[in-house]
Amino acid sequence: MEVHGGACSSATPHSEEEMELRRGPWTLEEDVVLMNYISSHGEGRWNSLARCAGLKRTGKSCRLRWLNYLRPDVRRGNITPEEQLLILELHSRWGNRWSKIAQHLPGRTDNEIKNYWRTRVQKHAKHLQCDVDSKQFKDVMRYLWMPRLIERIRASSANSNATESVAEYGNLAAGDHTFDAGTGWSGLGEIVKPGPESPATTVSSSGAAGYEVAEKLKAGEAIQLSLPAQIGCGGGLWPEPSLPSPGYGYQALPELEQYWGLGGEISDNLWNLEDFCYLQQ
DNA sequence: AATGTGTGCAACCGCCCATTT
DNA sequence: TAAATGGGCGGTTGCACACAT
Repeated sequence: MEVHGGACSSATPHSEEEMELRRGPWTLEEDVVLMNYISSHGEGRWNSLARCAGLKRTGKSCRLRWLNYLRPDVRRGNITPEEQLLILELHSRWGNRWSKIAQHLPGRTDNEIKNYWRTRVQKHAKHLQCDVDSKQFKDVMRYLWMPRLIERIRASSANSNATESVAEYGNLAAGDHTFDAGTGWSGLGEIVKPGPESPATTVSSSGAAGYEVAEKLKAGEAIQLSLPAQIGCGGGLWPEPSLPSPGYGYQALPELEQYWGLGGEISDNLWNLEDFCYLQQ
């Protein structure tokens, strides 16, 4: 969408130097002005938009306010387990490419995802005394956190006697959706198994959980979630009916630590693993 | 009740790249 | 072709609120 028409001359009567620009939190009045202006003129050309709308804000500020807050399709509220799973998966592929990740979570902004990562994910890394970029923490995410999320998704689906959330995630991951066709969910269809540098390549990997697991959940299949081949207990079906809650991930932990060459410092801090799975309240 | 501390998130900053003049 | 401008991005900051002491 672009700014239409030429109602506002580019020859502004006030330069930014002489016009005192507002900063800080937006007021309700400013929000209304911005929304009204965009609804009738469209978005884009943010600097001139700010001038023409009579907002004493920078174009950047207007753009940010619109994209992150006022846009009608902005989705607010807690990040769902399905979204958490996607964020973990996509971040493992792309790193801090927040806007790229956000393209696959309709209604979520890059800012929101970035905030989620910094406040929640990095907090857990800190509790586990890992660096968020360390192999240890990435393995915790891949082999413990993501399976737990899948478990939660599955459980909530079963509890509600409806497959809606899982089906939604399955559709989302498989590209079977109706969101933005250009940049929406369908991109996830490109998800591939991890490369040869990953120890998980020797077996089915939850590194591709976002796609493979959703497909299997959708089909009601048991999930083949395997650990690195170096870890003895890899290759089992998950969740195994005989395993007590919380399931597979915890069982694998000592072997993961051995694999990492650690001596229990991770498990000593796993008291808060439950918190990995934030559920909507 | 007052104060301190931690947390979440909206907003800003600075850099970079693409487009326009 | 160079300079100016617009816009996108990741990183950072600061405020408001909740909770603890």
